[in-house]
Amino acid sequence: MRGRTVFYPMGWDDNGLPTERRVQNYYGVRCDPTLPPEESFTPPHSGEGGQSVRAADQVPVSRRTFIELCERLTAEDEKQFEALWRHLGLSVDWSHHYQTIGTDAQKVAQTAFLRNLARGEAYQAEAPGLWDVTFQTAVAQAELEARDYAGHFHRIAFHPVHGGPAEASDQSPEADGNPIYIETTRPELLPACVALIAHPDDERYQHLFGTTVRTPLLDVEVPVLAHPAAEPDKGAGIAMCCTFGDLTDVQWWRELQLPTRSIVSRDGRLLREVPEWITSERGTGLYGELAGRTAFSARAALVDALRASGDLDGEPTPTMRKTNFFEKGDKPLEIVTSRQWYIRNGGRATEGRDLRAELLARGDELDFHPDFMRVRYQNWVGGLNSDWLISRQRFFGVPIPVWYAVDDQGDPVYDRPIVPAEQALPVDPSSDPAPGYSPDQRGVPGGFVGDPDIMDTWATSSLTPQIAGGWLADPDLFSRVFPMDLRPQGQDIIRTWLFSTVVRSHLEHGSLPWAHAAISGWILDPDRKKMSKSKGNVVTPMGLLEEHGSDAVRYWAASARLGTDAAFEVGQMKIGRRLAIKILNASKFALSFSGQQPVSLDPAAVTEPLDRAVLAALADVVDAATAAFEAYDHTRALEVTETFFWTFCDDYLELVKDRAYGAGVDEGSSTTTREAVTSARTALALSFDVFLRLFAPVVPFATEEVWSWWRTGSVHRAAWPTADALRAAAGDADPGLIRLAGEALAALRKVKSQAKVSQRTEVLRAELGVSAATAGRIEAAYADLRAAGRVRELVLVPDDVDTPEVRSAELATGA
RNA sequence: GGGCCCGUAGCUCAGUUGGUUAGAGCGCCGCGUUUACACCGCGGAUGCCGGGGGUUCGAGUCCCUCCGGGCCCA
Repeated sequence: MRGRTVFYPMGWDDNGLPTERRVQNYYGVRCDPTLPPEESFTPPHSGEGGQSVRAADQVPVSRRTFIELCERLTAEDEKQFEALWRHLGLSVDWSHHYQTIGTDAQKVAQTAFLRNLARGEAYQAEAPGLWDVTFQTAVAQAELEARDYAGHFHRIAFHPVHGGPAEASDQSPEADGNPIYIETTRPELLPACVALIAHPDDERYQHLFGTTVRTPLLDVEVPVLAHPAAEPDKGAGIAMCCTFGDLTDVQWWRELQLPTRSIVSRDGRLLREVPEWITSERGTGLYGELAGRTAFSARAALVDALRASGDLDGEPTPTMRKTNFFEKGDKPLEIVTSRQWYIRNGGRATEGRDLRAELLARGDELDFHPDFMRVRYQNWVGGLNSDWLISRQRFFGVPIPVWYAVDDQGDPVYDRPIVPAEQALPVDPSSDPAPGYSPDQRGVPGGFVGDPDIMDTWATSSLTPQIAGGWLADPDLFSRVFPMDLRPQGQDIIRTWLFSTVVRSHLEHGSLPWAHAAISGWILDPDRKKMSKSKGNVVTPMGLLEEHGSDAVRYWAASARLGTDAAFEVGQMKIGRRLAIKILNASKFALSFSGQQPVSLDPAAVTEPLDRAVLAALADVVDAATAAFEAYDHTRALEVTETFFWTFCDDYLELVKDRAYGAGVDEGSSTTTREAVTSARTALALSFDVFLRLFAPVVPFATEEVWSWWRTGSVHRAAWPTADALRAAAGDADPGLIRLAGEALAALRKVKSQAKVSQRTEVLRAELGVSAATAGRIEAAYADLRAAGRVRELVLVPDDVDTPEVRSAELATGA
């Protein structure tokens, strides 16, 4: 409507864990990548009722079959989504739609990754990282969610070591002197303890720094160390550092160069073999009882043992603490050491480059709407403490496009990955052989193995401007659409989608991916709670669209300003529906006077003061609505248009109704001329020509319907109205006359309303008190006022009033 | 503990750079079947602008503080 062609693609972020989980439930299967591909496979289950299929009852299928089922279901789901968005009337260009699992997206994601790798921006590292034991995959910092989690503080005794290690194992703990007590919520990690740590300024522990203590029951000697991250007022003020209980443990481990003594395996159970660092007889015996148990069950067993040995001081006391969860998971995250792929994002220092500062500068460069959302970006980038972990030990996603040579001992050589040529992309290292190798060399000494991991879905969706804009496939298109103008998205994914897209664009193109970011809030349920499947308060859109109509649902949605949450409100939808119907009815009236003749839009035909005044007032509305849209304030744009539209219908339309009908013209009335009739009809048509365009973005269906009655083409491709044309037609008209005349009409209505008679009742004579300043102006609408009020004799009396008031009125009686 | 947003009529929210008696819609009360519209119209009532303090001739608006709610990060 502003004379530009908009590039508006739609994409489905179909790859990733949510799809996998949905496929597991929908078909009752789970992926077991060790299985060979099935010849043919019929899922045991098909349909939404799959929630009842317990994880243990899901049928294991091969990776290939599992991915095929994912593709089948996403294709189905995406048909539904497209139908929904079309029903809603989104002006998406469907010829540009894409999927993050699609071939083009895979090619883009793998190409961008390999270029990151070549520039040293992608790397792999064996490091402790967040691990979800349910999904058995690594997760990134951005996917963390801190939740309240109930636990118990256990007060546990550690024993000073006075002599050498040889002496220790012979001596009973009680003989060691005063024990040191720590408090922990995770006693089962005791076998992974590598140190006790207190704050360097903590007076209570000064004498212990540099000494050695022995873990109870397990008899492992660990140092007592000082570190500022220890919190003196938390628990006993001295903590046991385990590898790894939480992210502070990782920090201590790294900064104090502590040994790695991991005991939690990837399935969340304690290692099945006794760790080498546990050597005492009772230590190995106790660990044997814990081996293979879940963290939960190991905790109970260990606490029993501590209680029995007297190393548990008092009973565990309940506590509520924040624990890190995977946002899609329901068990606390463990920290597991594994080999993973990372992309630099400023979270860790980089030699010779301050990437964090560069990305903060990009945040300053980006126009956020509303502006305060920029703070979320700044806080997130400033608080990053690791690079971006992109590898996932899952199945439905873009494969990491590398292979590893296998040495003579049969071990993969990880530090020199084999990469494909860009022209060969996309590749699947799990089925494609490495370049220069034959398929039968897979997994054998002297051969190769494919990297089994896939990329996290954000590693692909962070490239949506490149995918949609034809980065690799259509350089001409890409040069015209990139960097893009606008990213519309929700406030909850600033740290993921927005930030990661900025990272990729900055690394690959040295620019922002877009100039503006429009950040929306959430739809909340009627009680202003976040909708979630587990709470069962989710409202899906299609039913709403069918019940209330798309225009009505859009009207409600448009009432939410950027950056603010909106409660789900059926009432607002009903008002939207009423507005759409009002537009239809009022248009029908305004456009009904020309018979078979084309509706006149000749501005010169608007001659009556009231008609010119309505165009002048409408010009102000156009200015206000345009300015609001330009400031990303669609709600205000709608509000100013809607408010004036109701005034227009209730007052102006009623005032000119008789004149537009041509009442009195045929009888040769002295007050109603043919020119005056044409003036009203033309002003009505000109007004609706503008109203329809102003409402088109929010109420697309009703406006398009009316447009089809008297115009060609689509209102959505019509030019946005300008105030200039209206002002030219209005001339020197008084835009305030609409309000004044409306107030005078209201005064006449009030008399009838208070007399409890019909508004059609004729008034034989009325005296209307008006302020001296406005008397002359109201005079300009005198005839219309008389007609609309059904007043036979109307006398304007100068009076000391703000708004017109009826001084006396004589109502006709009877009919 | 740090940061951000919010607290205005019964409900949902507007209130522009501080400036006359604080607004809208819904709901509520009363009324009217009127030929664009009963999926309608007309009229009416409704507020310690979260509390307290300060700046100012003047504060819903600026500053401080407290209380309450939400989100993000520790």
